[in-house]
Amino acid sequence: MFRVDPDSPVPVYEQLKRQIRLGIVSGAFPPEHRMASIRELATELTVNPNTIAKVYGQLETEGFLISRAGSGFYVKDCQESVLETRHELLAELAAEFVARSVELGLTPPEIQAALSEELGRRPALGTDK
Amino acid sequence: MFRVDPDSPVPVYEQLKRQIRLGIVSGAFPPEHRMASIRELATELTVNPNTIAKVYGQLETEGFLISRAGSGFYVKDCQESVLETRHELLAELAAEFVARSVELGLTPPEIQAALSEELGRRPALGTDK
DNA sequence: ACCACTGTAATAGTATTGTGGTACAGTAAG
DNA sequence: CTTACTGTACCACAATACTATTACAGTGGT
Repeated sequence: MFRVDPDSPVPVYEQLKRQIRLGIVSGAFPPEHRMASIRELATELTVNPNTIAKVYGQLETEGFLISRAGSGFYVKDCQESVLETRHELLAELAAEFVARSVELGLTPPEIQAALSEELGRRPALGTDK
Repeated sequence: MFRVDPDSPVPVYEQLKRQIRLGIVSGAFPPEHRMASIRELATELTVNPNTIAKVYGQLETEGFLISRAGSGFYVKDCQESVLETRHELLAELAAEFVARSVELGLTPPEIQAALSEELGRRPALGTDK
């Protein structure tokens, strides 16, 4: 189902978190879908249960999952909250991007241009689903 | 001259690197300007000479400084190379920004909008110098 | 009530990273 | 050639981040 590389410089929990998040927003995991249990997924990926718990916990904080004790983790159906959280995260990413670009002495038009170029470089998203 | 906070979560060498880079691109340190020596700056900021050496070394790799052994570090005058390096760094920042936004399930128009909003939020840059 | 499953919490080991201390080598001026 | 500066390289210590181990507590079906 998922793939993680223990030798990557980016930590395992981060790799997995991104994949799951992508699966949720792409619709692969619909609302109310029950995720694999912590131990199941830990066994499958050959990682520690604690690592999976960390991933699920953070995704719950971000509003993508909800924990039902004794039962499992489920994809959150309250899309309003998810949308709100996503835009908060987006604003943070944008702020950091701008801040670091400005530190390099780059101007707003240059920053806009770089973003447009990067977006144009990518294939269509959400049209192939 | 510079200010660093040892208790910040962002490492000292990173704080200092950003400040120096900003000083160079803003024109506060013109080309051929001789930077303070490693030991001078280390004493002034009460940090280890090794930390300053790390900063200067990385800024040299990025094309902002040049090392003249036995003499000191100087602001690089070859602005072409600096411009090129800056745009490479900008492209990397943009790529990471887009990648992480896409992982959140956000669409190109939303990403563009977030950037515009963030840029609009900032006061004029380079006009107050 | 029991039992097999679920998530949770506390703890410890390991690797990476940031920083400090010290000694080495090269340059420039007297 | 000596001297006082410059950057460079190597090693050690401390803090942090990541992951693993273990034990605990709550649910749900039988």
